[in-house]
Amino acid sequence: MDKKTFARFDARAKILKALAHPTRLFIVDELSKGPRCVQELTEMIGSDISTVSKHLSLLKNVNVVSDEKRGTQVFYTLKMSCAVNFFSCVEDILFTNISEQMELADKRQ
Amino acid sequence: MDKKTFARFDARAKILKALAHPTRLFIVDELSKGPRCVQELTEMIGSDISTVSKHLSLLKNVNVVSDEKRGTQVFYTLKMSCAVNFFSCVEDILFTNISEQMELADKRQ
DNA sequence: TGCCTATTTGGCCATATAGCCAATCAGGGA
DNA sequence: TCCCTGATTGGCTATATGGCCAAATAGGCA
Repeated sequence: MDKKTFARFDARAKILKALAHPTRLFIVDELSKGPRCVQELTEMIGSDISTVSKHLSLLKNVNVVSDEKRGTQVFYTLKMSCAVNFFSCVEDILFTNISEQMELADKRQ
Repeated sequence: MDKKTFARFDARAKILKALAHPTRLFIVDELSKGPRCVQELTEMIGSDISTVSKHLSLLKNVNVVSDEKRGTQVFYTLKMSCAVNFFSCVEDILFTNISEQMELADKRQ
């Protein structure tokens, strides 16, 4: 794989890596309904606000979300409008995974 | 976030995590053209065959690829037929990233 | 200014990941 | 059977990541 090819796939990988975490996927899902501030998200997620803030800055670094200050609060907005199609693909795979597990379970019976 | 919700996003995250690596994205791209054996992929990638094998088993574990033995060789096939749409979404984000970098570069001049 | 709330950053630790080498396993042919 | 090639697995190290706590930063208001 030459340098240029690697760079191309590495750029893609960086975005997927940023998305590849349950909390961050939850954030993306929640932001698909509208902008949310850090505190709102923190309450929903249930971990430390510093942890949530770091997840958000990670998403921001790869342009999946943008932030906007309103007073003392920071609101995050989803910039990845294609999220829905994106995840329907992942869901397809999940569905086959689950189907196979069920087949295995059937065989064991 | 309750247990069930977490499980749902965690399942998605596992798939994205499996994809979130330049070498594995290269493999997915290559397999979208047709089945390839481990050696073929290893030559293209240029790292140790053991490394490539591990990447492949990772993809296999989340049902993105399947394997089939033909003699001494193992051929891998892409099971994720939606890959093309999937990545067009990532490409969109990449495009905005690059555009912003260019704007910044313009400002510096 | 000084305090309060919201958020980010730094530091730390536990865990996960990537990659290489060496060893093992598997199939095919002499 | 023995060797050869192809592939996987185990072991190891270096590095990256996630999470918490504590500290720093920033805006709003008395």
